[in-house]
Amino acid sequence: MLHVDLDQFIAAVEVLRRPELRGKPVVLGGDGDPAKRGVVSTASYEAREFGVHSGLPLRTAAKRCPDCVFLRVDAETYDAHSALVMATLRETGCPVEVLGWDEAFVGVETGDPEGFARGLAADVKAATGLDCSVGIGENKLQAKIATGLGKPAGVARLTGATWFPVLGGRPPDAIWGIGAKTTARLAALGITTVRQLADADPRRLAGEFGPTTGPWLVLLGNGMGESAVDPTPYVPRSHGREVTFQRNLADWPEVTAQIRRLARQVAGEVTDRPVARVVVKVRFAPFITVTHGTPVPAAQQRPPGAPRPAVEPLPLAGAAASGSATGPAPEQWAATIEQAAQAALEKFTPGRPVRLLGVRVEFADRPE
DNA sequence: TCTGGGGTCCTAGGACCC
DNA sequence: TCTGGGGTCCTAGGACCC
Repeated sequence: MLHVDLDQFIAAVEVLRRPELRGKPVVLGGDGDPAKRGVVSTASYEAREFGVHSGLPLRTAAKRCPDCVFLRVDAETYDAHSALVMATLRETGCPVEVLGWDEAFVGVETGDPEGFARGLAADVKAATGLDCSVGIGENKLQAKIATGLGKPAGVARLTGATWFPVLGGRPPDAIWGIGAKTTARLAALGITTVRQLADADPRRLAGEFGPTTGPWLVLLGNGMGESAVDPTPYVPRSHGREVTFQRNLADWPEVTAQIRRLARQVAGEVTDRPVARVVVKVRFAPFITVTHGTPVPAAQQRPPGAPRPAVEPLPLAGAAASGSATGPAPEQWAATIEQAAQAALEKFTPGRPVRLLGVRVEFADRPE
């Protein structure tokens, strides 16, 4: 199993199209204005020298590094570069499983995985000008963690034999899938290292974390994990939009208007898949997040561009025959999503100022 | 110096049914 | 007048990742 991860991906793409940025501290995040609410998406290695890293508030980044170049995140450009990287990986003929803009698993049978990995990195560099690191493992977990050991622009390998020598003494959050919260809960049980997690009793952790998650954590501690690459195209389960306001919204009519706007935006972006549910997210000041959802009635689930079903649903009694082969008109579809969002919004208790609003649709045709 | 925006998956608890 | 046990489905929230 190989894991390919582009180095400082979106900062590297910006340097490609603006070569004068090479060698400078570059910070990507928000709309590029470090005085606004927002966090760092990616910092170049030069910017990291100043203590700027992903997730840091932009205002803090500007204080730590006043001379950093701040740029807005330009998703369309990164989409295009990402597609070129993934196409390059697929040219090997190996199965490729895309994880995001800048990561993929590649499955390969070879007697020389390091050599193959170096070749892969060279191919990506030649095709795109971008550096990547490659991790090698017996499964996805080992490969993913190995990549971090090889950065930047290197190749590293983890195996069942090297897992504990390398990771045994590290805290559990060194493992992909274990974060700060789980690490804190494990510490409360006296488990503070990967080695201790591996040696823990799965039944004890089942009591603490649930029958599935508990034993799964022990497997992770032992470096075990999925080893099949899924090359099938990614099919989204949901799609949404959210905004954090520069100043909190104090009055509810403004909240209602913003939810209507977001719902219409999402409806316009979802043109060919049925929607089962619309979920509204409200983040109240200071940082309290609440979500509520409403189902979209079956009779209204077909968006304007959706293919005509093999068997037409029975028309409602008294409803005028629409004669449409492709579902309701865009305006009618937008109204459907907007009304569902408004219904979800009515489940909230207005009161505190609102910091963030979001609208998300969950698709009715989710696989499995 | 308050803490983005895009997602996925799992769990707990309530509703409901037999 | 009080109250079982199993099962499923839906919803909200938590945790995590890039």
